[in-house]
Amino acid sequence: MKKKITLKQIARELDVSISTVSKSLRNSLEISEDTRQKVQAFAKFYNYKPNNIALSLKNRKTKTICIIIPEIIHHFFTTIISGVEHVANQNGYNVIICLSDESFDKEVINMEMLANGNIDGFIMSLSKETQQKKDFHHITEVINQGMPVVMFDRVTNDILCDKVIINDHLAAFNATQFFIDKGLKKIALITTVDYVSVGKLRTEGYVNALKNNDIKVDESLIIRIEDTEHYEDSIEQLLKTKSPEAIFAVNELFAVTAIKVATRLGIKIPEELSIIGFTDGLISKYSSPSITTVGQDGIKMGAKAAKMLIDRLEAEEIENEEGEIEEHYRTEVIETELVERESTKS
Amino acid sequence: MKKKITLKQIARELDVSISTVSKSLRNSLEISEDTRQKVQAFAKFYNYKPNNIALSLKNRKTKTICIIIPEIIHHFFTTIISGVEHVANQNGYNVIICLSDESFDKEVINMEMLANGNIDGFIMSLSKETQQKKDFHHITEVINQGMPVVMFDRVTNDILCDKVIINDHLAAFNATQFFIDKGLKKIALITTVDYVSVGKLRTEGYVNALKNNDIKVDESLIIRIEDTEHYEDSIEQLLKTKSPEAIFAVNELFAVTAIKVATRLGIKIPEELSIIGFTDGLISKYSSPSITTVGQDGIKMGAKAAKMLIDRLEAEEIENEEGEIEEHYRTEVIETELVERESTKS
DNA sequence: TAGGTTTACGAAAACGTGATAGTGTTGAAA
DNA sequence: TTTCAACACTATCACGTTTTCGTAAACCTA
Repeated sequence: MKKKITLKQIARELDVSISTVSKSLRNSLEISEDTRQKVQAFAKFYNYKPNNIALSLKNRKTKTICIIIPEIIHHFFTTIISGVEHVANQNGYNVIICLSDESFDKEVINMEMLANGNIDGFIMSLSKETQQKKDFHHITEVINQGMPVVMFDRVTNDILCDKVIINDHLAAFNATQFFIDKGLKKIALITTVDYVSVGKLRTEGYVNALKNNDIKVDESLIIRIEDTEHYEDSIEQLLKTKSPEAIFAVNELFAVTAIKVATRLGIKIPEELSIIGFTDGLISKYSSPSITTVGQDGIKMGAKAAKMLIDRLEAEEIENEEGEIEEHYRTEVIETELVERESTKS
Repeated sequence: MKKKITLKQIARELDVSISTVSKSLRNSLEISEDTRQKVQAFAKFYNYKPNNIALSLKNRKTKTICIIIPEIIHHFFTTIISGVEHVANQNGYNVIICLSDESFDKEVINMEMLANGNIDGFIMSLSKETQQKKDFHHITEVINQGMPVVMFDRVTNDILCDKVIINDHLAAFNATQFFIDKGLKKIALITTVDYVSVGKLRTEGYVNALKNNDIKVDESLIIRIEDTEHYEDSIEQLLKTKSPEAIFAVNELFAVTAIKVATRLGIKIPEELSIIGFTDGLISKYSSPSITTVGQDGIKMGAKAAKMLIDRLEAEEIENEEGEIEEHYRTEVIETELVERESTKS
């Protein structure tokens, strides 16, 4: 067991000063060729690597960013992580992952904890509870301390910062319009309760598409699902009593559950019932029939978010010297596209 | 924008020394009630929180662990993360996530990077490439530096450290036996190439179960899939030419693909063909028909791995003082269970 | 040879914290 | 009055770096 070696140890061993060692290793011209070689050889032999913590303390930056997501058992969020991680690594940053478990408290604890020096910035998607409470003090506080935050997917207008979103409204509008273009009019919606920002927006898109085509919005065709609810029954009820021609589901799970229930009831997909989901995950792809879905490119979204954060971090260094900080926040919109599969007629 | 306040700033503001501030905040008896209150009030007002980086440097530990996984778009690994994260947080540890993308180089870079002070220990599952190369020098090196490593799932005997695994051999044996008990004899296997440790073990379990029941192992019933391969055709070929009664697939994707192909060929599941997969992920659950599968509890596994790592980290503190370090490594085996669903006859 | 310039290195500060070891003042006991 | 302890606080060091500044010695120039 040989512990990591430090500058001090090298200095003592070679009987020079710490500064000399440090300078030698960074190829400073102040040091003679001779000494430099000697030090470098010694350092290499003992596999010297500078201690990152000491560097972080000195430079006041950690080259680490934190991504806070509500849940990890969710294909969309894993693709986000993948995108973030890739861009971060390319730029020499590490990624700390925090799961809020949709809990406000955990979100707060995580942020307060890490804001004390551990990281340089946050990328986050709000937990359901936070969206419900509309309490964002922990985020404002972090931003006020001068730490950049980039929000994605589940964002809020109450916070000023960089954001990466998809146009949920438009995507839902287009999906609904897709049905209408195929001559389907009795279109059901399976959505979340309204405090989930994306659910709300998608619902609005659905409603507007109908209105735009002079189709009356029938509230009995809309199911709003609370989180923990067992929703199979509600869907069964809908299919039995209303026999819709099409279903737009605001996420993958709702869509695949609709398919399961419909199959059980002997309803033929897509002949008698067309289904479109949201988020292009593994379930949509491997379900039988596979599910037509609004694809939101999580990798691209995560990559974009990471890029925005890192850009701001690197920009800060320059601006700090000028004293004036540019506070112009941007909101990037990631394109969605309808991935057509077996659950809709072609 | 108010930056974080430091001990030094508080000291200057209140016209006392840094030591006094530090001691006041930690409720030292050396400081008079009066000063203590004053300092604490001031600190609270300015929301003082100690800088974690400075603490890490001083205490030579970061309260952060790193988990290296080959891929994150994989339900099993996300459950692992979930389990690790939970236990880590409970014990006041943060989790850094690194993705090796199945690449040896990325695994090495990540480890070398973080081993320089950023973290206290590793939890990892080997990348395919590392398993193929059998080059583990980066891991040995880290361990030699005195940093604990816990391996899970994809492990190797070439490294001495704590490990958490499932009994892949037994699980595969039992799954195969399950078919045999139902009277099925023509059992196909869809597996990976042999260098993937778990694939190899699962293959052995299958083979041994057959042998144990005096069923001849028919190599033409076994498909070994290379990573990037487009394997739908191989499966179709198998189903057409061999018409097996049952298929044991060593992962979820192979299983669901088998179902897709079989359905396309008009083969009835489970009447004409039974299928068992491995890993109880979302696909198995939401596939139609849903897939009977060997459930490996990732959350439990991750939690166990985290516990082992943290135990060792906390133990080190004590042992370090005694000078003698206990090097007795353990290997924990997590139980698997067969989750019966629609793809097998009951 | 006095004066100035390189050359090659070392000392010290700083990042923020906590622990250890002082230090000066007060009050009480001898 | 001396001495010693208690009190309340301060100084300093260490963690591992980098960087700024300082400074001897060697060399060069007039």
